[in-house]
Amino acid sequence: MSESNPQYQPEPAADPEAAEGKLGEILEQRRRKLEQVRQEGGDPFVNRFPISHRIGEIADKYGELSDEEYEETKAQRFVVAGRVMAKRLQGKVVFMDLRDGTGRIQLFVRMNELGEEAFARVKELDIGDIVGSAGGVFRTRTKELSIWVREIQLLTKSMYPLPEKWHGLQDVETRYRQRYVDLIANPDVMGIFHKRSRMIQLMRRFLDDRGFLEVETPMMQPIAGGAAAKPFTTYHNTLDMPLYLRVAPELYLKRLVVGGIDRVYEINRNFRNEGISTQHNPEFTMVEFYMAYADYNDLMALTEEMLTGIVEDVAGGRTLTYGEEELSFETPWARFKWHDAIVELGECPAEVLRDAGAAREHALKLAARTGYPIPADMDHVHLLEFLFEETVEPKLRQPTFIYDFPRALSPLSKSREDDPEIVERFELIISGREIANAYTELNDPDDQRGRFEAQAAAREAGDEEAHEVDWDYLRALEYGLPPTAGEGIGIDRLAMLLTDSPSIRDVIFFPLMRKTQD
RNA sequence: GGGUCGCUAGCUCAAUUAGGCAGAGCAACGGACUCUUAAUCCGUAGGUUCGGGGUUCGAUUCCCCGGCGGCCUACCA
Repeated sequence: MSESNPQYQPEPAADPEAAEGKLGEILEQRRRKLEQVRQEGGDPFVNRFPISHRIGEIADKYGELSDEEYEETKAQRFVVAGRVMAKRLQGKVVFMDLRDGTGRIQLFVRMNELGEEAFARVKELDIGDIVGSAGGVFRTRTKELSIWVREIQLLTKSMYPLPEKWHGLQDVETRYRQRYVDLIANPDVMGIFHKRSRMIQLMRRFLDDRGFLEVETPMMQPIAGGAAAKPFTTYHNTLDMPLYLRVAPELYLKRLVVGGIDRVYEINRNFRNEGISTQHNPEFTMVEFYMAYADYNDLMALTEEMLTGIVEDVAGGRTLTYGEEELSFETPWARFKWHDAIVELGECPAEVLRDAGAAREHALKLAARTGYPIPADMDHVHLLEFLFEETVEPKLRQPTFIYDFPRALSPLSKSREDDPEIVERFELIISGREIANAYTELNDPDDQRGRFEAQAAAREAGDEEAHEVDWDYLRALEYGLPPTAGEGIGIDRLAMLLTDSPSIRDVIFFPLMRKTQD
């Protein structure tokens, strides 16, 4: 543990001296039991306990047997281990619920089976203790699948009381700060993270099956490129060099495409030094993939295929319930050109597209309602962007592709062949949120240099989120980036939709929290 | 960052309307019980009411300052 921050004093672990009242009393009792185990020659923290089955396996393989078959399995030896979640004392019989990472099973412990001494030790076990047990598989009179316990042993003494069994752990702060308790006490939380892992597994499989190579690129970068965002800064002492935590892996992945890895992807964290909300965590997970000889139309089709597959697998159909909404992933998804959407969906007057003055007038009218300040020097494109975000985005509930963006909003995207002011880019919006962003990659080094220079000028003018010029990336483009399309999908936000979670913090094990001061 | 709401036993929640001895369930502890499953029954114990200050005879309750958190909002994905 670091001693560098005297203000930060984590609570001492299970120290009965430090805790008062009921908690201190419970901690003392647990300490006493631990000492008693040692005095009887036992080990309250054993090193190894070889199991024969995980608990879920027993339910799968032996859950549906006939009475005759249970006569056999009751005589056999199954060895399981897990955490005691409930204890029901019944005189000379004890029932306990044992849970491991795969499921829950009941232990049926009889004094006649174990003898008085061993049975007394079982009664001393606490809810929360990790135990190992051997015995037969059978069903009780009430037909509960159970282990007929012939041997039972404490493996790890739990020193802290668990939350209440029926309501679980409700306090959101404790749930985020002590996720391990949340996972023990709230089975639904376990389910959310299983779904998240499943979703990522399916993405990997989808991309692997299509010949994409999974890679890892730098998280610490001398230039933070690939997205418009404020980076975290850090420093390398030996090289005497400032570094940025990456805001996106984009420029490195495209360098790999130049190098010949013409289908490539990375699933990993990005870091953006911005606000925290139900939609934003400072570190978040993206899958970013690049496919040479494809354009943004190909990626729209690919995205539909990948996400419907995931939704079908994880949700069991093409429909998701998210809060009050029913989201249908039935293909094809709605598609609107960015400019058209402002008029057709946003119900802005058509002249805002052609006339900056009209756009300003309409933007000011909307801004008056929301109190958003429209700077006097805001140009036409950014006025339209404001109108889009204000009038269109909130209306897009069902999966929708918005495509053909203005070039000025897309410094790394390629222009359409028939219109240099429009780039081949799309965003996937679901439930009013941007889930994916993709484009045909700008591979003309001269064009890219021009865009970088425009960004550099914006940076000079004070835009902290504008790109720095990445000269090596320009050189890579000069070697030749084949025609390529690339896409990034926000994993956390997708996980929110798939698990019906209202906050991004519900799908991230350890969301960033302010440190506590005692 | 701004606004707003919240913080009571290890956990889940009462009591705050209008200031008057802070309660219950689970968990814990002692006892009964050889098929229970939110086991049941009898009994015991457990509180810096987030911290500090103020008003008051008296503050969990009212006021101020601070801490942490939720939600809304802003920057963004």
